[in-house]
Amino acid sequence: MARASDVADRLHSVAIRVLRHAREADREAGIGPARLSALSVLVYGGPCTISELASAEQVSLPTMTRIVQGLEQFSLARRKASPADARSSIVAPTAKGNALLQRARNARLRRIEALLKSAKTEDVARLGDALAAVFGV
Amino acid sequence: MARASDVADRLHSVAIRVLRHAREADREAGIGPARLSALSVLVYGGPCTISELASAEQVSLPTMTRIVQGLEQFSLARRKASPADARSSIVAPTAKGNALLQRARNARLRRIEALLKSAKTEDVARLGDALAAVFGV
DNA sequence: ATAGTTAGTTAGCCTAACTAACTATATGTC
DNA sequence: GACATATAGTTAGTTAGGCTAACTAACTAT
Repeated sequence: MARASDVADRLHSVAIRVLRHAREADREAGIGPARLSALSVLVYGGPCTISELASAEQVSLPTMTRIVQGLEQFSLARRKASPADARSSIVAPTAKGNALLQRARNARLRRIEALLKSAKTEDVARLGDALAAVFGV
Repeated sequence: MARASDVADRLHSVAIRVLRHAREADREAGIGPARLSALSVLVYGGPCTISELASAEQVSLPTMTRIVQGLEQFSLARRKASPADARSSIVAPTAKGNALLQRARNARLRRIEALLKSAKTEDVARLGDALAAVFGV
């Protein structure tokens, strides 16, 4: 029976391998990783403030200000005034931002799927079950 | 039976979650992510040239030149002339670099282990087995 | 010898992270 | 109502880390 520390180790190297492979697909997105990741929070989590974005992405407020400015520059997100608080603004993805994110995400998933191609189907299925059991995804 | 595309999706979000959590530990390392990652190649893969490092890390040659300069600055790695090729130099970790990397790696693994704490022991074990079966780790 | 390739560096540009210091708005207390 | 304080966000400046282009030095093949 594998110890938790062994599993942590395996999970660590697999996570590195998987994301490194997936990230290769991001080059075609025409947008940097920080912007892409923030956009994904907007698309899947819905519109939110700069502060909320910053804490979701674990970066400082000024950093998120710039990331959002970058997204606005390329019309991938827009801001509107918050009805509740004049200091805040609400950031939301545009249709273009939504589309870009979907494309980027699919490209990533195709990459990861390719990594699984060489493994036995039932091992992959077991991995899926185990991930669901442990992480609830 | 889970389809490969579902498993890819789960693997994607788990990998993001795991590495985001692990990365929090890196702040205490006192060294940036690119340097830390290059150092780990040196420690686990053994001494190698700038070019080999660059291709292992999937960055350009000039980028790796700078990363190695950073490592040298903090005495985490040293270079010596290649005996075979006067154009090349061999980069190797110092004792300090080795120690720093071990500490950083252990801190990461402890973080990931903490993520597994809330899951059932047998589910974690199954995850370990599945990772081994699919990725050979 | 010389033409071409390879290893690495330098220069210059961008993104993305930080802290410190600022503005503007909210809020709580007297 | 006025003042102190907290909060949301921006601006300024630094550093790390990514790129391409252009270069030098050294190796290789003809």
